[in-house]
Amino acid sequence: MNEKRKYKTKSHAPEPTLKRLPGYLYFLEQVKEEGVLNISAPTIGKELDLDPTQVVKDLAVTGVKGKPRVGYNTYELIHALEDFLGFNKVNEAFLVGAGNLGSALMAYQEHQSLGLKILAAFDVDEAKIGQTIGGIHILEYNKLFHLSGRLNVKIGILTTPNHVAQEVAEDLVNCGIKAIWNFTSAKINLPKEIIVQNTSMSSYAAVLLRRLNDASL
Amino acid sequence: MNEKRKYKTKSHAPEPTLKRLPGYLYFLEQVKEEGVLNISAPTIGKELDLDPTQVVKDLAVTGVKGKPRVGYNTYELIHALEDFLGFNKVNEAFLVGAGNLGSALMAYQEHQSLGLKILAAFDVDEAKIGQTIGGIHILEYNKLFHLSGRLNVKIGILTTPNHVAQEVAEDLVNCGIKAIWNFTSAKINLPKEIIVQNTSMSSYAAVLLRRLNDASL
DNA sequence: TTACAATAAAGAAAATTTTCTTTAAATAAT
DNA sequence: ATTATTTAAAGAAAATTTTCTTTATTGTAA
Repeated sequence: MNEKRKYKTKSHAPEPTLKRLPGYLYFLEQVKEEGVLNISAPTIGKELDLDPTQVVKDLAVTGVKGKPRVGYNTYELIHALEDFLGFNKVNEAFLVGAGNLGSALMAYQEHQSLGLKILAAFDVDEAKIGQTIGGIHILEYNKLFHLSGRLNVKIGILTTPNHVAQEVAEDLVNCGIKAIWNFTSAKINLPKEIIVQNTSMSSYAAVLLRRLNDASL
Repeated sequence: MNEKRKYKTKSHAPEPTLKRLPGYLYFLEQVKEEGVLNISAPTIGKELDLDPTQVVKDLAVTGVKGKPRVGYNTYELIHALEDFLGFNKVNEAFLVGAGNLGSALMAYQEHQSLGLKILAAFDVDEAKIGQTIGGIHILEYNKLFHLSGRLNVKIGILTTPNHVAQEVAEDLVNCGIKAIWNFTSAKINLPKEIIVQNTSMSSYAAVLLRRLNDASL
């Protein structure tokens, strides 16, 4: 593997920066459609409501160089971002828990733009097994162990009920999963080399509701 | 309005703290089930993998007081958190865009634990109008304007395609919406008094994929 | 009662992230 | 050519958040 990168990227980008990068990418894809060949950090900043220096620093992690008075090459920047984020390669994943949220993620087409490919979904519910959502088959949970032996899948999407999250997460790790995208409210404890990305709706609800409450005093 | 609060809460809690609060709440509800009447910050921190001082500072925003050598009263803390976050009252919301993600959010029962009540969903797709998902009716988009006149809904959940996000957001604001939970990738520009909570899946994917990439060097 | 240990609370320090400032490079206009 | 202006890049400062220290309080045990 060890493929050579086009640009000298930052080894460790700060998390706030990483979270902003997809926003740049989406915006840049839009302006590219409009035929914009070059774009400056101040222009991007104005559109996305970000400090121009922040934009420069954020984009610097990808290794692309901008030219004074011209800005960045739109095309180059898009590719550098996709490359840096890994959106332009196929990131295979398993999904466990085909409930409401799980089904939605399966049907959600935009995952493709993230290079995320859910190979299969697993559930223990007889009623769900055998169904296909968004072209993804729902298999019996036990098949996970068998299937993971043949496929080298690194990402597990966890959309189970909270009370089985820890157990399932451990199973996933035993199946060779290196990163878990955790949509449950449960805190899962795993060996520290396993990447756990918590994505709890309630965190967002908390910020939203609190800010709404703060505002109406 | 202006109801009296039980505890003297922090006027402005930092966002990272707000995002952690639901995690405490979920954990505390679990230990309460187990009959734990008091719990200390170090104990919570050990379970949730957080610095004990961090826990103390986070919980302090709710105004609850803990006792040395005893910790916090579980019951009191749960209620203070729910109260602070607004999870224990009914927060009415409209949802626009009953696609994959929108449907999932409608069916997603856990919103109830956040006190979030989606009164109605709106879409322009004839095929969807009239349907009911998770007990929520999908109405014709234009009905939004009519319905919002009678109901004093403050929260709008935006799950439309990206290219109509801005337009719909403006409509929502014109309908009296004060806070928008934006699940699209689009940056929406609204008057600054409107609260916009961006919740883009791709931000999380970015962090996850990048960390996975970093790890396998 | 008195000492001791655990822990919340308050404050200080450190680390991180964002914003500000300066410098240098590139283009356009004179 | 020369000058002026825009802008990326690098560095400094400010703000925010997290971690570390200290203090004071409470319960437990000698």
